[in-house]
Amino acid sequence: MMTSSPFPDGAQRQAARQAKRDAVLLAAVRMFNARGFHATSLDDVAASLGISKPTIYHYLGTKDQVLLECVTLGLNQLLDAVAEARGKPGTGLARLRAFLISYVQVNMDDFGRCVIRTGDEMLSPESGKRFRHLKREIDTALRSLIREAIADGSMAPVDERIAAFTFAGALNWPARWFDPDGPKTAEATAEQMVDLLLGGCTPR
Amino acid sequence: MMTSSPFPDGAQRQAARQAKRDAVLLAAVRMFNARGFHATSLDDVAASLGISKPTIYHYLGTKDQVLLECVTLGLNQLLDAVAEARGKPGTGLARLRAFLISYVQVNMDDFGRCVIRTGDEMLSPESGKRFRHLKREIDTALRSLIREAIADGSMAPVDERIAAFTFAGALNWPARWFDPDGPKTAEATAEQMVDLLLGGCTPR
DNA sequence: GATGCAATATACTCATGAGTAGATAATATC
DNA sequence: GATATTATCTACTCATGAGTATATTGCATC
Repeated sequence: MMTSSPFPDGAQRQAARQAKRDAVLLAAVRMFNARGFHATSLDDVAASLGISKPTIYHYLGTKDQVLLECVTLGLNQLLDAVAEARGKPGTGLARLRAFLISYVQVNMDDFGRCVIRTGDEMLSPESGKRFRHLKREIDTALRSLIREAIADGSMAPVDERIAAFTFAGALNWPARWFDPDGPKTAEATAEQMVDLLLGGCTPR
Repeated sequence: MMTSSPFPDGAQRQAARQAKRDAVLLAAVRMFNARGFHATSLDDVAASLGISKPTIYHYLGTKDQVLLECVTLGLNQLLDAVAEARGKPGTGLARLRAFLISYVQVNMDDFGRCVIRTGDEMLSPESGKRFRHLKREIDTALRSLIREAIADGSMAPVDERIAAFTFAGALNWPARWFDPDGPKTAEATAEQMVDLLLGGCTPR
């Protein structure tokens, strides 16, 4: 690591700015998740960082923009998970399984949690539109992974729409109950849930 | 049906009062579900019924009490479903299946939807406590139904906690997406979801 | 060393919406 | 018929919290 001079150059200043922006965003999303969006004021967020409200406006803009940024980050993590699963070898079911496992894990994390806990009515009409659009992308990707698994015979021919909603619902829920400080790791929990979901529970 | 006299007796007045109370509650829960609790003012609810805000206070009390009443109704429907499933004959799995099917259907309806869409942070501390208590009862019942199904061998020996969360999550989600005016009935959708959940989707 | 932009603060404005006070009418009870 | 109770309204109060106007400091560039 380079010792940074007390006279930062452009790139360093840029990076510092970005770091501050990120810190504000993280503080905000954590508070939104802990107390709920409406029960969190920007003054609270600012206070938790020892700064003032206008500073948040300086880095991120209105409360609506802050929330949109949070959910966008979460949804981008999901999009990345789609791409990664798509790149994997193996049957359609194996790829679906890989995606679902990443999906739960994102939902257990700060920004993914926020995606689940945010209803579109909390955002302004325009941001809500953007939010719904991104969510639709994920849903479409999930459905096509299901379709492909059925097509190559690695998955039983179930109703694609119902399966997508059922899987998504089950795997969204940890956003509400999973405790990162609990005994089981996120990964182990994720795998157990996905295997139950795909395998069912009728005795063999 | 008896023709009601223009001079109602005590019982009739009591019934009329109850009917008004119910109407207010229904209007409120529908609006909460459509726009979100925070985006709904009691003035809006009152206006939708052609009455004024103090009338709502007369029948139901504060906004917090209105919401608590809504979720309590929803949770009581779930408690009824538990009792009904418990009374059924058949294997543990059959009883579990019966409960899960009722469970989804409640979640597709006005008050059940509200239970799902309400986070405990939306209620006052005391009401939140009551809310969590009732939810815990349902969770406990679900877990014991699972435990019993495993005990009598009709269900594979899965982790009870994980299964409860997975099932509940999957079956809570319709509160967000199910459209009662859509093509498929609530009952058919419910059965499809539950069968997928219990049976899994690996090819046979 | 003047001028401008970046970062931050203090101290406002202003809308919203929960909850209440108090009036009024109608109905019930004595 | 006098008096209490129920149902309802209009018209407030008051707290909260989003968003802004404006001041200050400091670095950056010319």
